[in-house]
Amino acid sequence: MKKLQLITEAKRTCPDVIIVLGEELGRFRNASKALYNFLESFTWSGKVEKLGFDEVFMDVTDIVDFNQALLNPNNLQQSFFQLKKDDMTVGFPYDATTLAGHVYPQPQTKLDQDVDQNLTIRLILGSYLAQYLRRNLDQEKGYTSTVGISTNKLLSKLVGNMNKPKGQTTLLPPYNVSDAIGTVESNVTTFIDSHDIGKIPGIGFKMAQRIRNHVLSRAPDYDAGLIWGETKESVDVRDVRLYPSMGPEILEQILGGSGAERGIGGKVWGLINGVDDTEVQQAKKVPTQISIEDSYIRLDTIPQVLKELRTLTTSLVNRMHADLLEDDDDPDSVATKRWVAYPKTVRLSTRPRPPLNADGTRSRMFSRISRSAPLPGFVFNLKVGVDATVEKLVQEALVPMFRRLHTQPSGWNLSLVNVCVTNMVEAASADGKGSSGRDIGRMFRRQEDFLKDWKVEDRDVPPDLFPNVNKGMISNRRLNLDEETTTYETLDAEEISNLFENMKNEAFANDYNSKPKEIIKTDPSAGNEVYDSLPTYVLLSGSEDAIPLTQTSFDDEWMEEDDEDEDKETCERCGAIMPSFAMAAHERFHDYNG
DNA sequence: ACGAAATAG
DNA sequence: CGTTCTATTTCGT
Repeated sequence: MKKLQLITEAKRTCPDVIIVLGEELGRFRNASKALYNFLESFTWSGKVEKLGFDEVFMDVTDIVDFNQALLNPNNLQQSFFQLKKDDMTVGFPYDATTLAGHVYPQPQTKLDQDVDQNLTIRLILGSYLAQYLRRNLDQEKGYTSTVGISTNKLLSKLVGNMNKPKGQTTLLPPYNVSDAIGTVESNVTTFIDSHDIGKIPGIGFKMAQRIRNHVLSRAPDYDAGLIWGETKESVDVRDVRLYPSMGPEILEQILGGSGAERGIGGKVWGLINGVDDTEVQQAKKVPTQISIEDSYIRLDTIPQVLKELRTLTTSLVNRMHADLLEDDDDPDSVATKRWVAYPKTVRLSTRPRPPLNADGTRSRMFSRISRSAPLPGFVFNLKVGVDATVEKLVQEALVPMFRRLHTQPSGWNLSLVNVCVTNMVEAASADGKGSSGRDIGRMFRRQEDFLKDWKVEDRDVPPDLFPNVNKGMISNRRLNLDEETTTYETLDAEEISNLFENMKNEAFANDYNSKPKEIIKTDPSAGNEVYDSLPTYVLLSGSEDAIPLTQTSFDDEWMEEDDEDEDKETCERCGAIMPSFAMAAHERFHDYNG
């Protein structure tokens, strides 16, 4: 039985198979996260990149560096692998003269060409670390695993395929022909040459076809003389690499053009030579998007679409709760949740079924079409139920987007619908790793506090104040909001930057229709805005940074308009005083936050 | 910012 | 349901 096999076909090959419709991916996600966190805990750099649910790249360069320096050349057999830089007791003993697990190529090849001893010992260290992690994973979590050990993501992934399902493989030197003496060939070349061109990570279906066409469908003499393989369709990396005048330029011709990645020729030439400079990405706290989709045999009426939109959106909101909501660590409050990140955009995609051709066939068209819009802030309000939130989201955001996608009331038939939230803005850092994030984050977490001390107003910000603002003027000050009296503390540039980021994120979360924004410290007892003791931060939607205004900037003429005390209104719900034009936004704020 | 395409598991 | 559902990256406008 195969992946994505038709059910009818599966039942034919395996009549007793029990098919369970639907899926429950939540437990897989949890297991995936646990695996990821487990491996991350061993890294020093945090460079752990997830690829799907069950694959991970780890960059252990720093750990290998450290342990290589630790080696005693006179007693390599009794080495100790140190897992923590600052604790020499944590680790395991190993024999640094041998390598753990499988190797490529097989040991019949003579290894004793004195090639690149440095790389050899580093790969040995990597192989023992891999072995340790795999055993640990098996013991602690009961997962068996397969690992590839090499010097970049491309090679380690490919060499990891060699001893499935529970073996590890190290790609041995020499890696560069120039490193070898005499006629020794690079193991990288030998290894990668044998792969089908479409099996190389980064070369997908489209590029593989283009390359195959180029290599196969040349002049007849090449076509006839297919010296390489049994089948004419099979093109491996060697065929491509050795094709006459093949190089980055030719590949650029074949693969380049509109829409293609910049420098794709050079990149692919690198790949087929085993070169991959891409970094292992750092661990990410939150996903960059969350989406739910379903495919349909027939979906061609508005009521059906509405029903499906509700179903998909319900799943999506539940996923947002599962993946973006975290237990509040505030000891004062009980069992509250807080958002770790706020998506700012919602996107609706459909895949219309292409119309039938004249001959009755249907052209293969997988292309999706999509529309996106700002995600309304009410989805973050946890006081109303999921159903109400879903209905509001469907009516106010998704239906309008659907109308933009499909302007005709009928005549379409959708084979797929996808609802996605994206454009994540991370909230204030959860636990106090930094000093600044904690205080500010805690303060903002309480809405009462927010309402009491701050308000966010729509207000036109004169453009001539943006240039020449000197961040440094306030960069050594911070509001200490936990104190009875306002104090200042010394802050470095990074802390100030974090402070702005946190404030900006929270402001956006509380009022999504934010354009230019001001956060103003107020004196609740007096009901007046207090301008003389605190700096003011102008938050500019869409700009990179919050721009702090200095006190001196504040005294400029544009603020004085406010002091002219024209039409001011008092909010009936909280008593805040503000200009009339700001009341609409303020009421939205209450609507969203209660 | 928005929308499409390619890639991968 | 002419492979499903999900996620990331890159490009053009």
